[in-house]
Amino acid sequence: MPKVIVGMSGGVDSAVAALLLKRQGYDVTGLTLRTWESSDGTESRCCEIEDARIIARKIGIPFHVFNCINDFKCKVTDPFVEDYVKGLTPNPCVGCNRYVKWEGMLYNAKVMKADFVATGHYAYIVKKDNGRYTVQKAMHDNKDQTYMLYRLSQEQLEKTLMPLGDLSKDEVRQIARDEGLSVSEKKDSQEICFVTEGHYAEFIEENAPDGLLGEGNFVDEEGNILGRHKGIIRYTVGQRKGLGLPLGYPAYIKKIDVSRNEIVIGDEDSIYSDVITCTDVNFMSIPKPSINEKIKCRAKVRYHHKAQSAEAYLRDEDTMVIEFEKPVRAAAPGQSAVLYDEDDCVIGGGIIMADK
RNA sequence: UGGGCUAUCGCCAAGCGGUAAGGCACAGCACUUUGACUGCUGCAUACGCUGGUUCGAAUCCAGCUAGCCCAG
Repeated sequence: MPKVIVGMSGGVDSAVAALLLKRQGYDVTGLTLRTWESSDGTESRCCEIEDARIIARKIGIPFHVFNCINDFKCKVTDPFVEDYVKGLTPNPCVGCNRYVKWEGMLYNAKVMKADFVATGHYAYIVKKDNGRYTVQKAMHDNKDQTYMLYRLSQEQLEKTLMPLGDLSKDEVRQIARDEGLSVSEKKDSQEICFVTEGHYAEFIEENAPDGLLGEGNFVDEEGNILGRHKGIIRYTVGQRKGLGLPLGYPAYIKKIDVSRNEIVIGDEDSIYSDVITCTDVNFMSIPKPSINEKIKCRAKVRYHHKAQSAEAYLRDEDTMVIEFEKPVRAAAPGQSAVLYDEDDCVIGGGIIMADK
């Protein structure tokens, strides 16, 4: 029987993924990647090791822990801090999946001579007619996690199983309940796993090298000063709350200008853009296209975003231009833009750039 | 110093004698494997101060105080 390593976070989803694979007859081994340990000794919420261990015992599968703390720092938290300092809004989960989780899981699969790795992501792994692997939108839109997976490589996808694609969260919880898993009612994870209670700014301040920019001005599109901001790391494009600007209409962040340490404010209409540019692109369902080759698609500009009709093309080797049929709201530099085809499969994606 | 105008929640602002709209900001909750967005709820026993008229005033009257504008 095929052997599979299941990445277990300690949550319901990965627990049920392991359970289902075992029922399907796989030789299942649980693996938790230790990615983080905060100063007070608590685990990251992405890897609650003891919960995972209990689940594995309950399901009756071998369980291992693999230390990735160093990789996680190099590949996830350090870049996270650097990006914020540069005025970007990074999405750590995207890089973590490719460079930490899958790297770690596949390494262990190799060592343990397993055939596959598996996770509790809500998505389908699909092999297209052209022989390429990709991920396809989960059955239920509200839990679809393909956005977070667009950076995975062909080699990674080829060896991956995702058993939860056609389940809803309620169904997953029910399966866990029926099996008597203690985590069946555990709250969904949320917020950045290595940051507590949304205090990401403090995290950056503690970990930023030096020369972190402090306060600066909020300005309007003409450059008029509207107020003071508390440091660019505390803001993101499209943000409304926390600006403290009583302008009479809802004010949003349109742009973060690191060179001037200024934040440009505009009204709701001003934060829409019909063209965005991405760097650091990855293609999944298709090989890397040639320069200027048009790709009809629908694109998401953030995790919870309805994919919008667009046309994309490579402008040069590593920058992709995405032209939307209708302008999209608040495309934040540092976030990912992910392209989907007519079957809701991920074509590819990239990191949104600050400059056009 | 004369003349005029204005003073209502942190900001803007309705109200024009009948018992304090709304917007922004802010707070809480919900939502969420990123940052955001969004939704819901909350937010002036009180209308610059002191008196007066009235059954009843933020609304009328007087004085005071402050700010703005025009004269000097």
